[in-house]
Amino acid sequence: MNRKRATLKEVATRAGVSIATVSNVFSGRKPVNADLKAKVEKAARELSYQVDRAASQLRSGRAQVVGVLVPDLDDTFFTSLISRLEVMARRDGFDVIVASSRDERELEESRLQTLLGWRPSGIIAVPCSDKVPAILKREAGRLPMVLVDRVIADSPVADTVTIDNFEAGAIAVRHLLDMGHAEIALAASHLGIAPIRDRIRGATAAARERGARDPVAVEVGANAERGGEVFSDWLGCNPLPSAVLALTNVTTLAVLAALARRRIDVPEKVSLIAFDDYPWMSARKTPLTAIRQPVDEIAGAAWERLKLRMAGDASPSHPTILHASLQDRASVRRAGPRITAASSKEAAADPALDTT
Amino acid sequence: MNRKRATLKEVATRAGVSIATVSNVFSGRKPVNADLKAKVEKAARELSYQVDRAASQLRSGRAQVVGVLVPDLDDTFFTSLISRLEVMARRDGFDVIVASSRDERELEESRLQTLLGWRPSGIIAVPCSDKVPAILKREAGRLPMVLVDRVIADSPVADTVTIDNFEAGAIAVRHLLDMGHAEIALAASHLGIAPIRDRIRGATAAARERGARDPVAVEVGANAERGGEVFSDWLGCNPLPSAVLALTNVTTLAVLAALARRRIDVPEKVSLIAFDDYPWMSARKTPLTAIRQPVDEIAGAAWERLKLRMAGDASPSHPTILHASLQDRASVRRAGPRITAASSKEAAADPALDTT
DNA sequence: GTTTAACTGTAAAACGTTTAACAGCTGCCG
DNA sequence: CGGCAGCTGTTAAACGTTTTACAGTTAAAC
Repeated sequence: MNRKRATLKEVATRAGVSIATVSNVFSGRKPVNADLKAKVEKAARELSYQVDRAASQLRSGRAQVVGVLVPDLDDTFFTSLISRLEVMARRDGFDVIVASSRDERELEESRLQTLLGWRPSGIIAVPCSDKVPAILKREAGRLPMVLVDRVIADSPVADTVTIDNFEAGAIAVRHLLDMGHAEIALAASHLGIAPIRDRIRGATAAARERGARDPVAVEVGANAERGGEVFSDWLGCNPLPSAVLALTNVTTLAVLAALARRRIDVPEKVSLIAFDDYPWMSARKTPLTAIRQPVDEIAGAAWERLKLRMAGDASPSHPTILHASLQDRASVRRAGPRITAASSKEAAADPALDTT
Repeated sequence: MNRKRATLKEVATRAGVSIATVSNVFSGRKPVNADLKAKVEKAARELSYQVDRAASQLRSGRAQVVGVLVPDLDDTFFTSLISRLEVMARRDGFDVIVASSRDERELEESRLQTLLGWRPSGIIAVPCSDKVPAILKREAGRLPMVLVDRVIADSPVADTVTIDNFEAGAIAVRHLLDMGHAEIALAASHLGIAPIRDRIRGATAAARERGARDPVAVEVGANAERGGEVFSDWLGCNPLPSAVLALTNVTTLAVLAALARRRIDVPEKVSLIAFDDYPWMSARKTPLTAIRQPVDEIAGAAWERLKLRMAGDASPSHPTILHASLQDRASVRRAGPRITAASSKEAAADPALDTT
């Protein structure tokens, strides 16, 4: 067995043709006679030849790689994104290089920098803050890129794919209000992150719209375990809200952990709306009512956008905004009359008159 | 802003040196005078130069990439593996190309094939069955590779990193027996997968060792949702076991879903041991007792092995076997007297005499 | 029967690096 | 003061592809 790897040249001599012909057989750029083609393929098989992507890329300038940068490879939301992107990229002949910024801006820059060394055809990035990384700003316009999730939707530098986070927060709070919950706590990861802020704004707006008290946001961080402690501490120092809305899947975990530790039952003592929708949320005695982000659609939209750009589309940058939806399950209990603007103003109006 | 990317040559002319010098500044292969170096670095910065990995790799033959192949990017076990590998690879200057075989042997071969096109420095693979993929067999010896998890530990073709799955199954069942559970069901994903078979063998052996009935294995597949239905159906046709041992994190989900649907309480009606250990398993009113795989160690061992091989180590292939451990929490209830060989034989011997 | 066009195949020049070989310059030893 | 070693920098030749320009062959068109 050969130590070294077969090259075009070796295949060519073995098949008795020029290297250009072999190249044509593999790239399909020019047609080649059927039996020559057969001979080449046979030779290639015998040598178990595989085209060298580095050489190919160097010469052609085309890369067939996309870089995918996410803040955290332990967060299911991001890995499910990657999972779907990998399938689509693969389908279209691209390989995926993953990089994690681990939520550090510095690491993010450095990972992006090395990603660029690949001269990738495109980049899909979930920035770790809502500031677009400097490197991407610099590359905007010459490198196809799509920004996902942690981003202001009308960022002028690149295409974006996000959900309507304001609406997501509002939907959740309206549901809680409908079920009669007036004291709402929000479990946020970090207030510095745009989608989180938007979800909070949406939640707050929905509450005000009905004249309910502003929800109170608790910042618990992006780690489930530590977040659990933080939220548990918060529960210790504050009156128990009637409902909690978790703003990410990790904060959902944090809330659940804190509630379990303090033996506060869901939904008997407190109602809960989870964020994102993963199997573990339904596989419980009390399946969690959740705000589902359409991960498939997000990934799909990001990939389609990137493909367009990679195909040369140079139109102005385009924001895609998708919609989260409420999965109504069992973790929100009916706590009293529906809270409507009327009922909260007039205190005892019949809430049944107001339909959604 | 320049359309094209800066090259070594441009940096060289701008800094007034030869391209070789610039190369030396970046690779550090040969020392270069301090102020020249400064000039080069300045020029590079101004052009925002970044070395082209394709060119570099083509010329040097060194790749600085490792391929990572897993069966499923939606399975937390694999993504947490990837997460850790990415950190270590990055630390050592390697980039990671991920590929998912989606549990299909054909896709696996094709993904590996394209991975090879990168001429990677090494490959870490979790095969989708316990048969080593043909391509890897062919490459064994010339391409550094480490096989993880789904693999027979003494596979002679490559280094392996696994846990002692037999032991893992045994530990779990012994715990169940200690707690007085005699009818044990095993929720397996696929019987065709080596680690699963080993876990079952271990579980069975532990039961026999104490003269208890053989656990019965239920094959529920690798998808949580469908698995839940399968297991629920099984529950419908069979007497309720006293305890269930799930053999993967996904089957844990399946079991939980089925139990929830049938309103069977854990641990009141049935005890449960989960496999793997993820935040959602503890964030419940009844935190799950679990068999924890040491993911950090697995990833660490795989990477260290690969580094060794990439550094040229050509010693015979080496199996690393790590150990799972029982995380005792609340999902296993005491069901009766401890089941020991004596008690099961003599039916009424005092189990309290037998200590662990 | 010559000209054109269409088709297939080939030779050779890139692509942006790394690196072996070499050249110039010090300073030091004999 | 010649020669030699030790630095530091440069020249130029790879690396394995893709691709342009061109050559040869055959078929169609006039």
